[in-house]
Amino acid sequence: MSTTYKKPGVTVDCVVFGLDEEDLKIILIERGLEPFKGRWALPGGFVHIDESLEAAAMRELREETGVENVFLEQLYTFGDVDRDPRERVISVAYYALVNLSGHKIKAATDARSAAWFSVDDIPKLAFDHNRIFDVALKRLRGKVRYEPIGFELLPEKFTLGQLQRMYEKILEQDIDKRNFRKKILGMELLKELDEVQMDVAHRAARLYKFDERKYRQLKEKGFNFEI
Amino acid sequence: MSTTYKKPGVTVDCVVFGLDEEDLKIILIERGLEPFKGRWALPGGFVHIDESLEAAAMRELREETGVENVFLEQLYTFGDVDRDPRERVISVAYYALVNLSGHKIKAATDARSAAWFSVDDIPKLAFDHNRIFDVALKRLRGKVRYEPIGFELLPEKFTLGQLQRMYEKILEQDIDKRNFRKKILGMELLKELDEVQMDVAHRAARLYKFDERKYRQLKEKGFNFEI
DNA sequence: TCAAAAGTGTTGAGCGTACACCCATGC
DNA sequence: GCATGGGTGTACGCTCAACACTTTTGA
Repeated sequence: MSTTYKKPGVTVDCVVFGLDEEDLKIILIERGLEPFKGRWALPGGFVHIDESLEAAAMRELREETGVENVFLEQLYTFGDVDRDPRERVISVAYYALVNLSGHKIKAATDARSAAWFSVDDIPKLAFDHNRIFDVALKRLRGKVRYEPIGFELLPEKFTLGQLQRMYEKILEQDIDKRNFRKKILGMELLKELDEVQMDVAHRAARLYKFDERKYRQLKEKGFNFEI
Repeated sequence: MSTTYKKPGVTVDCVVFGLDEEDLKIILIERGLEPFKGRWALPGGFVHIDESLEAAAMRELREETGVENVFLEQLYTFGDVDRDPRERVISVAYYALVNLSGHKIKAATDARSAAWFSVDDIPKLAFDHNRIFDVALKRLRGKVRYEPIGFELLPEKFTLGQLQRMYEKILEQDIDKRNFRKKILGMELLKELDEVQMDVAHRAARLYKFDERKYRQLKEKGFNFEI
């Protein structure tokens, strides 16, 4: 049955988002081979016959960027007939959220170079990767409002100021400080720590942790996170 | 490069939702071949080498159920290594919304039989199709709240009562009639027609149409649909 | 002492929610 | 005339949005 059909190739591609003090960024890889040799591209590659799609995405991420143990979620599957000039290739795209201060710009393990690019300044990419990136950014902007995934972009311990700036950068809008703090603290999803920031040239802010366990409890009871 | 890897098979599977006076339903197909011969399954099949994923989903829908020209959206891609007992197969799942009164229960064009099943009464399906169905139902329940996709389940001209019952069936909760009407009419997305229901054993209700054009205009201005 | 960010409450407006009765039609 | 769904308004509580000054710390 299936052997009577020519099979398409299957790849995974990853849009890895990171946040620093300036910008929301993604990781790009410089291609060392044709097609699109020298062009920037999303990290990714072919799915092995004995690994799941998510395992393939994690493997490519580790091999090409050194990124490991991060939030990873399937984005969309791109299957236009001519998206790869060589042959028919279907790409299952994933997006990842990493804490950029924890994952400093790492070189790829092979010869290709990896770098962080601001989402406002993405060059022309290989294949249909610009489109994949657009879908990923749109998904992040939509999802960050009603699921507490934004915490994945911050260090484990963070200040309310960092949290607010994270939302301001992703959503590209200013947020009122007092209203934001009232709302986020009112959800009771943050554990207030007995620690404050160190080495800052102004009043040190209190540190908080996201309470994953409590979120799951509330969610089961019908609570909906919303910014 | 890619030729050094064994390729997985790629299929599409479709969860086709329809609504009638009783229930939210999906179409299932009785399998005529091994594996899972005689078991019910989602309509679907292998993606041809020269057709896009969406085209494959539309073709399978037409061939197996006679359904055409309906709302169709990609759901998720299922790629566990052992989801097909024969060989490695990756399935790109889609979900469709059809107006059940317009698409009466059609037999499949080939020997296999197709039938509507209430979502509350889905049998044990072939492959991982129960899981695909679960994801589809969850997606529909989530998405119907903040995108006006529910109209796809109704005839072009519908009453406010039909619209409300559609939401009540999908969301499995009662809605206050006066508040619902106030809210939905307040959005100004419905065109009130100069027509009323025919042949009903009670006061005939006014008919409305969803104003697709107006929705797109409002959406561009930042309007968010929400039930 | 200056710069830079942290921290903190109140008010008004708009929105969501709860709630009960009369109307029109076919049988 | 009865059964069935269609159609309608108000009042209350809560949430959201707007808004400015004092505190702490390091340089």
